[in-house]
Amino acid sequence: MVTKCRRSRTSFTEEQLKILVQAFSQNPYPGYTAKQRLAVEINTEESRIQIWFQNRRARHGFLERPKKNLDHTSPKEKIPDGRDRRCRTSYSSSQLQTLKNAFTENPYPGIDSREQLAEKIGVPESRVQIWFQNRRSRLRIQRKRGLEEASDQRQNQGQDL
DNA sequence: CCTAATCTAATCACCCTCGGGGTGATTAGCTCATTAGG
Repeated sequence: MVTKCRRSRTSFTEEQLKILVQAFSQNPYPGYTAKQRLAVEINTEESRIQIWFQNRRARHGFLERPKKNLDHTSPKEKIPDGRDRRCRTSYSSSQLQTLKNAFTENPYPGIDSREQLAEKIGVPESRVQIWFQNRRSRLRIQRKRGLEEASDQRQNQGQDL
């Protein structure tokens, strides 16, 4: 078996889907505790719930208004959940070192590598995935900023002369 | 095919500590992102 790139597709049962769809119609932006509750209820991981809601919002656009025109109830019902987030993960310096080393070797680890890494540093795989996303993103920004500064310097030099 | 998984870019939230950088978490993606597995 070669190292796998993607997580294998999870297939939800009709029963699970029914519960998810129901929850989505009530609130397309569930907070962390709501997602966790759902995960327990349908016996899956919270990260799968998160992905499912992301995809559903993208596809269906949550514009399906089940209520026609008489939902002038409470204006703060559809707030995209300001407060209820997952607790920030804090990495120890040795955990960070492990992550950084892995990143240098491969900034796009597949599911197998991520899971290995996750077990090694004792953190959920989903957190490892997020860490790599953020690191890639910030490295790109950093690199772009570096280029801009270099060209700014060139421009300044030109003006000075 | 259908849709879960993945990606980038932008933004929010919180920390540390007094002004703004650092970084984990969340979101959108527009003729509604792309890729790919069952």
